[in-house]
Amino acid sequence: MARLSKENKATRPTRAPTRRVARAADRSAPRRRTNDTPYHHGDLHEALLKAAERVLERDGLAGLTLRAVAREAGVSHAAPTHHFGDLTGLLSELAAIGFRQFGQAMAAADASAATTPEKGVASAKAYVAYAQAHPGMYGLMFRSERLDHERPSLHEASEASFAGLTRGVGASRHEQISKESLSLDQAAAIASAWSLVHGFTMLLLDGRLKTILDRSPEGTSVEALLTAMLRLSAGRLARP
Amino acid sequence: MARLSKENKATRPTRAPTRRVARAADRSAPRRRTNDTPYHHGDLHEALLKAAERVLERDGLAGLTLRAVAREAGVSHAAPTHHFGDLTGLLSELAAIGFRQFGQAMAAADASAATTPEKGVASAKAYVAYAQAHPGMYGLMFRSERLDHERPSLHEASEASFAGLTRGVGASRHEQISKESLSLDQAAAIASAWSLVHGFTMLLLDGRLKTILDRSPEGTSVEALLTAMLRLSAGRLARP
DNA sequence: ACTGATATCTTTACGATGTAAAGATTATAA
DNA sequence: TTATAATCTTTACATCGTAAAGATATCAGT
Repeated sequence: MARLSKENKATRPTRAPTRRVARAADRSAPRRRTNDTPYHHGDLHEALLKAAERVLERDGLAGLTLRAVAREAGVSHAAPTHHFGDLTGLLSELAAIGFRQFGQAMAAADASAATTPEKGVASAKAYVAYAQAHPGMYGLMFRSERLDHERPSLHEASEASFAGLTRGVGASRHEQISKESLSLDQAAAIASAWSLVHGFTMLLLDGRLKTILDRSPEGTSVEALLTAMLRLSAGRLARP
Repeated sequence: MARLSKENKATRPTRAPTRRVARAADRSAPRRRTNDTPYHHGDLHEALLKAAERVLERDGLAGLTLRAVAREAGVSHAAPTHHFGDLTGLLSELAAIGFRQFGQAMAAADASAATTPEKGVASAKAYVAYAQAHPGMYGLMFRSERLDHERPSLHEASEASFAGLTRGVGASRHEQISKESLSLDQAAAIASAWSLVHGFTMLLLDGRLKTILDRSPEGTSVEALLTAMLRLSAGRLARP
């Protein structure tokens, strides 16, 4: 296992000015710059986001640190700062990407279903499926405390996926839902659909549904439980 | 035991001096031990948990660190280790306390309601109200990634609050729900109730319901939205 | 083409955190 | 009374986020 180079902890007393030269060993593992690794990366912004996604799905939210991402991308630990400002910046941009993927997955499910009620079920299943396929990303999007939802890219992406949800609920109710104002009934239908599927997903990712699945009939899968749940609440979205 | 070879860094043999200058480590709380602050605390275990709850509700999940809790309790930063092993230990014990408070709040609401359908609504409102009153605690219980759910105290407390939920759903369906096995319908009803109220709570605490509330009729409160939602799903828990 | 400005990336530094280990002090039991 | 265990403090260190200064490449204006 590659030893991660310990990161220099010099003592405070007045150090000799500059003259750094060679420094004896200087055996630091992390990316010694050579001629084939240019000083300027080219598109580090993009590379860092890709690296971050790899780290996230490999090591989870807890492993997603600025320094780990820099290591994964093969640059110095401070390089990300220049592109994202701080950790919140990087996480927010990555979450925005997640929301876009997420919104596309839901839209695709909606498009592939034939009838209106089927669209709702398909979207809900796509919602849960995305979270199961990208648990790290979903956790980042909905669990992380270090996101800046005011950031334009993130705000826009999450608003877009929310708009998709709103449209879906509107279709289920056979009515046009305005972007500006909602009736209490409409608001409740939207909140209900979102809460149900988001709550289910969070409980699932946290392993808390195991308690229920273990007591369910032999061989009941997550999908089966979700399907049964959606059937139970089938009438919930339809207009009275 | 003499202090022979106190630090044996097998990792980097070349580094000679190490220069220890006292470094004024952790002087943020210069708490000097005097005669009125005895070496042994008395019941530090309890005091640390109380301190932790204060820190949590004051500074949020991010501020809830081992060292912050030690500072709040007026002991050295390493004192908690002896009582809880590590951060996960402390957080898990605190979360267990939260689950007990939570379960009691729900039980009280259930008891104070007259009719069966009212009990369900009252419990759901108590659920959300607890989270609103103790957002830090709810976040710790359901959002923290550093809990050990296998810990007996936490496992027991969270199972107990889950059992309360199961009982409530059973009452709504006018049937006895076994601890051992559930029908698919029962499982779906439980998962549905929990998902709905948990999802609503998470979205609320994350500020994501604002988007909906802002578009709702003038003056729609969180409570009103929740009530409308519960009304919408009123038939969901009742047996077909 | 040259040159200064600017953007990009690296080094160095520092305070904060979790945790391990060893020392200090008090309680407890034999 | 004394040995042992329990409790708490000190010291040490790797890791993290972030700031600041240095190094290097790109670019605009002349």
